[in-house]
Parts: sequence; C-alpha cells; structure tokens
Amino acid sequence: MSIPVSGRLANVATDIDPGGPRLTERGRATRARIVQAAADQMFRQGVAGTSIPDVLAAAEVSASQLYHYFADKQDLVRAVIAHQVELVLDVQRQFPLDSLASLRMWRDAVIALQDRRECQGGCVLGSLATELADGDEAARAALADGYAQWEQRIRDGLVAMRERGDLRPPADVDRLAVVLLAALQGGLLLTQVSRETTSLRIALDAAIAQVEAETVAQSG
Amino acid sequence: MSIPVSGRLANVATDIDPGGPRLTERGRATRARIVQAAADQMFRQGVAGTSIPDVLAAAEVSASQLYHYFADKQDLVRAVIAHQVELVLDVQRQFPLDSLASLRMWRDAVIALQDRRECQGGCVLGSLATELADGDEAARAALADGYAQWEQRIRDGLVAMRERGDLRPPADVDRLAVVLLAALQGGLLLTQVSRETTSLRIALDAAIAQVEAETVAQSG
DNA sequence: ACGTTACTGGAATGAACGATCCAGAGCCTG
DNA sequence: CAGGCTCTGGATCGTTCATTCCAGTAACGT
Repeated sequence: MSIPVSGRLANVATDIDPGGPRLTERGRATRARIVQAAADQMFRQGVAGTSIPDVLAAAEVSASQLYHYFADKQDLVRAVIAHQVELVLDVQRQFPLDSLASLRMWRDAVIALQDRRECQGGCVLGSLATELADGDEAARAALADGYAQWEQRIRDGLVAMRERGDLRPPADVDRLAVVLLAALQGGLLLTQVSRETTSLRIALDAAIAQVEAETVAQSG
Repeated sequence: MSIPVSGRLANVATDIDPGGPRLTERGRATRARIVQAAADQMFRQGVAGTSIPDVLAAAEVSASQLYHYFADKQDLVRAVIAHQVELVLDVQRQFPLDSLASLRMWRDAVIALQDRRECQGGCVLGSLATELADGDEAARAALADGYAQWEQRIRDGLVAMRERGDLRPPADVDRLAVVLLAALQGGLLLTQVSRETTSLRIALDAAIAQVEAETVAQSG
C-alpha cells in the first residue's frame, strides 16, 4: 500500500481547489478564509476542541457558507491538513539543510520560533497526527504523505552536502533525515510540556552531531 | 519555576487516593475501574474524543458513581494522567538503562510493543501532552512532572553506567537522558503516522549511538 | 441495633454540537 | 436581460454532551 508522494504543489494562499464545482474568486477567498481560521483554531485547541461555531465566528462566515465548501467537519479537517502540509514544506523550503552551517541556522530558527510562542503549540503536523492518526485513516495517510515529503526535502539537502563532498560518500542520508525529523518532533513535544526550549536544543544538537559525525573533518 | 518531582509513589493498582472523603474497599475498586476505563479510552480516542457516557459504559458504572469520585471531567483527566505516569514509570523500572546491552533490549522491547499494537497509539504520556499542554495548565504541570521523573529514571541508569566505568567521566548524562527521551517521543510519533516501526528504530539507534560515543572503547 | 456515611441506579436538564433547510442575493453566460 | 449557476444569511432540527437530582441500598463505626 504505497502512498503517492504529492501530485502537484498547491498554492498555499488559495489552497487546494476541490474537484467539485468551480469556484469564483470570491468563493476561493471565502474558502481560504475558512481553512485558515480552522487551521489556526485547530493548532491551538486541537481538532476535537474546535467546534464548527468556533470556526464560523473566527472566519466570519455563516454555517451555510462552510457547508457550501465542505461536506462535513471531516472534510474540513482534510483541507486543514493539506494546508498545514504546504505550510511546513514552504517553511522548510526556506531552510535547505545542505551544510552544517545551514543545519545550525535551522536549529536556531526553530528554537527562536518556539521561544516567541512561549513554547505553546508543538509541530503543526505533529499535533494533528497525534489526534487523527488512529481514528481517521484518510487523515493518517495524508499526514504520512506530508511527513514523507518533508523528510524528502531534508534528504535533498543532505544529498547536496554529500555531492559537494561535505559528507562522506557512504553516509546514509535516508537515516540522517529521519534522525533529524524525529529529533525535531520529540524535542518540540518535550519543550511544549516543560515550557522550556532546553529539550528542543539538546535533541536537535544531538541529531546534528550525527550528521557531523559523517562529515569529512574540517568542521563548520 | 521549579516543579516538585513527585511526592510519594502511589500504588498503580489502586491509584492515588484523593484527599477528600475516605474510600471503602469497594469504593476504591470502583474508582480504579473508572480510571482504568477512562485511561484506555483516552489513549485510543484522545481526551476530547472520550465522552463521559463512553467511560460509563466501558467501566460499567452509572453517572452518579463517576461524579461521586470525580468533581468533573477535568478531575477525571487529572486522575488519568497520574495513572499513566505511574504506568510509564513502572515500565521504565523494568528497563534500567544501565548498560549498552540494556539500552538495546529496551529499544527492542519498545519496537516489539509498537509492532504488536500495529503502530497504533503513540506514547501514553505524549498523546495526553499534545492534547492538554496548551489548554490545561494543571494537566501540563502534572505531565511535565511525569516526564521529569521519567527522565530522572533514565539518567539514574546512565549514572550507574558512569560509576561502573562504562561511560567516560565527563559524559553528560543529563543531556543523554533528554536525547533518549526525545528520540523515543519523536520516533513513536513518526511510527504512529507511517504505520511502520522503521522511524522508531532509526531514532532510537541514533540516540543509543550518542551514548555509545561516550563509552570507553570495548563496545557491546 | 442504629445512625451516619459511603455508595449506587436511573431519569432529567440545559447547553452545545454538527448538520440541514429555505429563501434570497450576487454574478457570469448566452 | 434572462436563465442558471455560485454564494450567502439565519433559523432550525435532532443528537449528544456534561452534569445534577432524587431516591434507594450497602457498609462502617459505636
């Protein structure tokens, strides 16, 4: 059971267009407003903790508008997942992890972000994953696909490092990409609970050390 | 802001005794049954996804029984957290991580467990943490305390390793304990989403490699 | 034995939820 | 400008939820 790794990259601003009826410009804007409001709310309160009336109020739309664009809450959740996946990939695009220096910049940026958030909220995909993975197979598959793309993007950077000669040829970039991603997810969780970025820093440093161990001397 | 690291260790079977009215033996059994049923349900469906009627049915008690022992749902959640913290500490007690061999046994046991579960459900504390950390300060503090105790227990093992001479004296056991814990949490999440234990294995192996890097030659 | 307290059963309450319905307004197309 | 879409507003429905109430039964202390 293989999951297709993305088809096309959707526009984050307007989000995925549904297969159904055509959307006019105003329609697309309204739909995007709903998804954005739902994503925000669900990131902060969780999916189950976000009611449809909550979303209606935040997006300033009526119930009939929401149900005009989405079949039901589950459909809205699917759209939110797609939205958040694109968000994460967009952010990761800004941090191609293709050198030890860029890895450290990425680490610092992540930590700074959590600091700014006062350690509230973890990973936008991670919290959705924890809540939905076991109960909604379609959601799980979509999130698995999102993580796979994210991992791929990290791996791309490591491959660039190796091709440039920074990494020893036998370096297992597949493995290192998972190590980096797992360290981020685990570090974010511990940080969210403890309200201190210490755990995140330690976890990311350890992961980066694993990459460093595969570099050809001359550290960054 | 320091969080007290546990007061006394409660009995997992009967759980924490409430400060309030005395409980008779039958009362303790009923209370424990409710907490157990709630913990099971909340592990599988999440806290918000677990309704009081669900718990009543699973525990085979009436509403008045539940509200006899717990003020409200939030109070029940607090009891569930305490229950799960004790569970995790009990399990970790069975795996004192005081040698490379024991670390590898622990890794194998965790992976085997997730395999048996078909990768459904992550960490019993992690899923609670993700859902509650931002919205319920008391729950967050209790979970932070639980994680701190867990981390302490891991650290104890590493200290034993160091005292036995397996670890180089300057080895930073505080750091290593966090690395192990973060790798576990992150690995479990990725495994839950992908439905494969590969990520978990990779993450734990990388963390154990960090410990190994601090050992005095003669690998295990 | 008796009074108090712990414990239990089951119906009831009010609020909130997800979802639907209907009627109308805006807007392209022909 | 006429027809048929898209889009919107707001009331409404049935359900489920957390919680309470009242009445009764068991068990403990004295």
